Amino acid sequence: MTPPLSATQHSMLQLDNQLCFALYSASLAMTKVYKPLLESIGLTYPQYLVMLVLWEHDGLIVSEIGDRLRLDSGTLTPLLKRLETSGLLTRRRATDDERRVQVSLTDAGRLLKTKASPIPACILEASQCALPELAALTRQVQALRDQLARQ
Amino acid sequence: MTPPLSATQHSMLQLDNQLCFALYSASLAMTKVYKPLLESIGLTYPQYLVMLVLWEHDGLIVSEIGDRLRLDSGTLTPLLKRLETSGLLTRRRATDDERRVQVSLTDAGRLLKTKASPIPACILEASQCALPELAALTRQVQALRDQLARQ
DNA sequence: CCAGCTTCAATTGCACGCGATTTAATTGCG
DNA sequence: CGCAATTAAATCGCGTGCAATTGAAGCTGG
Repeated sequence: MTPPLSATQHSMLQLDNQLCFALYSASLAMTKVYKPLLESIGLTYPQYLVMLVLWEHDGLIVSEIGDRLRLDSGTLTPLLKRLETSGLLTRRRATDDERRVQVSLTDAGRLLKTKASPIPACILEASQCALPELAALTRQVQALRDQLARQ
Repeated sequence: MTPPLSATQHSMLQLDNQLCFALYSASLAMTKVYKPLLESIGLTYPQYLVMLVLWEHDGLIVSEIGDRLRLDSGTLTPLLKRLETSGLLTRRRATDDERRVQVSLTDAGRLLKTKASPIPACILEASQCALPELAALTRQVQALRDQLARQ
């Protein structure tokens, strides 16, 4: 026999009540919308995130990219190697501190920014949502994420 | 040289403005908060989602679980096999239609619901957020997800 | 100056997600 | 009835995420 749960516990176990699942499934749904757009420029979504970081600030070291994206070297190292193989960036040990690996865009990597520029508008269109609404939602989700990361 | 982008395009490419990244990173942050809680009952987060579905409705077939979680058989089949190996459920071809595989909880699987019952409250605590606020945010994220899934 | 601590990236192993294909079972249409 | 189309799950390959470990490099206190 299953021991009884309180009504509150039961309701909290309901899938639909769970923000967690909403975030999880929304994130996957978002990736699926990005997929065809990113395929046309030869990137995956996490690779696109790395390129966004580098387009804003070229020459970061691996851990700085990781700080911004909240990813570690176990994820980033193979991903960056694939982007290097694609010819979008180079990885070079820093001369002053050989533990660090500096990641720099190639010309092809910089040029890709132009090809990627229509993507955000496509996503906006797909969301069928007004910009101020999306901005407000973004801030709420960021606040939640930062609170969770504090645990 | 990088061709110039409009101010709007540039701002849309800014990482921080992107709801997409907020969802992506919030979902990963959520998983990290769940991890230690779920490790204590021997589940991963996607496995926990499957158990939530089965605790609400035992005996579903694989594709029905997939509909609820928006996951396909390529993800679910190996995941369900691992849960079967853990002794939490059984997988059996339906007798009336042998293409279908019915997933049923074992006693151990049903019992796990009790062990899992404190988890939602822990997550609520970690979010440091009032319930009505979370409920509102959940609805917004669900609405966005459903709109994106319509693409 | 050097032994131990810390930092950084790389590596390893495991569990997803998912597109694409395969295999098996059922359905539907002529 | 017979066979093509459809459906369901499994399989395969690839790219994440991440914990844990390794190894190299830099730092630091005695």
